[in-house]
Amino acid sequence: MEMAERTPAKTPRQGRVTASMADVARLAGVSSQTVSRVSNGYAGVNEETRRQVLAAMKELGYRPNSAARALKRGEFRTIGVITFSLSSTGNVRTLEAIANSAAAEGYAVTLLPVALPTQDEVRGAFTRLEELAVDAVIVIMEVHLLDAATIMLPPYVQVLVVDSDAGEHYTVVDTDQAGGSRTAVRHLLGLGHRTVWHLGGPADSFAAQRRTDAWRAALTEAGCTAPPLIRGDWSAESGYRAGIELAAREDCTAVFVANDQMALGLLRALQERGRRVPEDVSVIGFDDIPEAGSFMPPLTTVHQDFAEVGRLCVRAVLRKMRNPDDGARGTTLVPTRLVVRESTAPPSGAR
Amino acid sequence: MEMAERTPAKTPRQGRVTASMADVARLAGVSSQTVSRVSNGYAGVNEETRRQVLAAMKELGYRPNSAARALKRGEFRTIGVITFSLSSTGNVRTLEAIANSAAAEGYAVTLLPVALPTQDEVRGAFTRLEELAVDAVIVIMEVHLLDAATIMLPPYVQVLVVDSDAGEHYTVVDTDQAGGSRTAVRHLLGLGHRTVWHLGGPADSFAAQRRTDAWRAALTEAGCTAPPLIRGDWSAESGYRAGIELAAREDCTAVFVANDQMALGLLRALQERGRRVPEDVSVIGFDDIPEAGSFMPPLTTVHQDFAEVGRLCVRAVLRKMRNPDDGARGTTLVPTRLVVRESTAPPSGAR
DNA sequence: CCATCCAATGTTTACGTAAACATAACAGTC
DNA sequence: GACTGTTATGTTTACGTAAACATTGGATGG
Repeated sequence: MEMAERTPAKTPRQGRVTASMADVARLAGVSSQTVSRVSNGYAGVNEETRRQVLAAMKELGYRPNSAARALKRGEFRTIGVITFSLSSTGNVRTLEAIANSAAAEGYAVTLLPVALPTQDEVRGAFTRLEELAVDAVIVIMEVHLLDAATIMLPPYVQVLVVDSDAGEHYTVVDTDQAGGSRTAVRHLLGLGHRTVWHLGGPADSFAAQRRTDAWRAALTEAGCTAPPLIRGDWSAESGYRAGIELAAREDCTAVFVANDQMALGLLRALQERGRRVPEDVSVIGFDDIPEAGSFMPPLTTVHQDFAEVGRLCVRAVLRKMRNPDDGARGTTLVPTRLVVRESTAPPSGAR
Repeated sequence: MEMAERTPAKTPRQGRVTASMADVARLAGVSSQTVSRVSNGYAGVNEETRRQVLAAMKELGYRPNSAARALKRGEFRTIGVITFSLSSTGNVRTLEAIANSAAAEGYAVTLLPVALPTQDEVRGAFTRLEELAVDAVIVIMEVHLLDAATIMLPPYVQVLVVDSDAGEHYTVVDTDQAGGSRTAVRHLLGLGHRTVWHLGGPADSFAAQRRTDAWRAALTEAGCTAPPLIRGDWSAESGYRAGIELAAREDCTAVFVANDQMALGLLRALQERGRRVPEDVSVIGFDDIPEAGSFMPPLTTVHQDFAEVGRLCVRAVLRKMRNPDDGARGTTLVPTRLVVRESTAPPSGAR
């Protein structure tokens, strides 16, 4: 025999590690189609036959090959999630809820991390997506980073966006940023503060933008003058810097901070500089991270229901998948809830 | 098991939404094998031909079908990550690093959330895994939840565990919990404290267990008597409760807290009860979450390099995949680093 | 000028599954 | 007893890709 033993050079591939339907069928003495029926839980298989097939499966350690299954069915039962880093509480909680809801629907979630929030990076993620086995994509990201990339997407991949304002071109699910901000400002004004300062998030974030806009609008609506805007970058450190600045302003008695991390830094700065919270300055945050109740003092903040956002994402994207012609655009907003703790009080003058 | 409910009923599935290699081949006037070669970047394709194929691909919006590809190649280029909720900073950061490292190696990451840390839930996740398209699994979880479940895994799926002590049966990558704890205790003793109290994590966590053990060992080694152990559940709230308890003990001048969140709550309780930090009590945390530097006072803590843990996970699991016979067990430890901030100082008596 | 080689491309086949179609055995019905 | 339906099972085929093998048309060299 002259069959040269060919070594594949590399990729020492696995040889016959998995049992296929045919193997199970042979052992059980049935056709592979019957194995398929048992595997998929179809009715119309004799109980005795089913038992034999199941026994054979167990003996061989049969595991359906999901690649073949996906190829045959034309779907992967997988949703891709693109997100810029998992550093923000909100993204993580949303992702978690998405994964849980998806699992409940029999879908898996594949993570597509984007290292930097640049268009190049996002485009890279979508390019990787080309290779990936997903039926739909949920993007947790500012949409302006998205536009250049989505055009490369095959049309049957449904896209859904979180944390964005792209209601016209995409289906969007998000927290009601504006409503939450309005509630926060009104709460402070209701306590008797003359006006409310604002420590906003970075300029390139739409979420931050909407919170800032709503803050301004709520003040205007109440006939107050908006103090100058101060910006942070979501980090506690940037909140601290802002706090040092604000501590010097005697006229600042109430601050609406765009997230809880910055509020943490702000609290420290204020109190380091001798401004008591809430006696001298009231502070209100956004997100209601688990630690917010343990700040000093416990932080009054706007609670976001990330779990609900995730649930709605999955529901919406599955609906789109099942009804591709729907083409529904538009935004779904998830309401917020004000959690009043101890960082807000009437201004001392009002006592 | 009575299922009998046939779901399909109708499957209006997609008809020819995707262009296949054959379509591209037809348009470009070549064979589908040539398209395959271009698609996979093989050399030995005439430049002119390649251009035409690429043009045809673009025109048809061709996207390789990863199911077919996976079926042919026998691998999915996907790693599954099983984790109990994404509520802990550590898990999230590790996951993020895993996703990034995997992406760099051309692998995707599929998330398998486990709602509750019970054996049933974990077994459920592994059952779902049966359906899933993954080449390997990384488990971020206590291993005692794992044992009942892994036996169901097909042998060619490599398993790697984080946050566990299962070095004998699994490959484990983890932070050097013991080393970090020892450093923390020694730091406090070095400042002159007579002994160090400990607020530990929940009893069912091996990470917590190891931190507690190392705390006790370091005290013994230094000839100190270990005060009674206090336990929390990782949450800031539980840290607060522990803090109230400790504030009453005049003899408590130094506390090693098993994570930063609990330290946050502890700080609040101590100071609420008039115990100044660090003048009266020194506090040291574990993790070095981004906010730790903004606590009041900024928290001295043990920094964990989660990114490195993630990188090593991916590296180890890929190595196992490429060399299945290796069977390497054992633990890889990632060193920690003490970050000294302002929550630790010599005891007042030592001044 | 023919044998040889090589580069470029085409043809066949198999991966594992499941839909579609086919068959067989048997129970009612008239 | 021929006809119809039902249930349980088998056979064929196609999904899209890529490895293995086959073919073509020069160019090279003796």
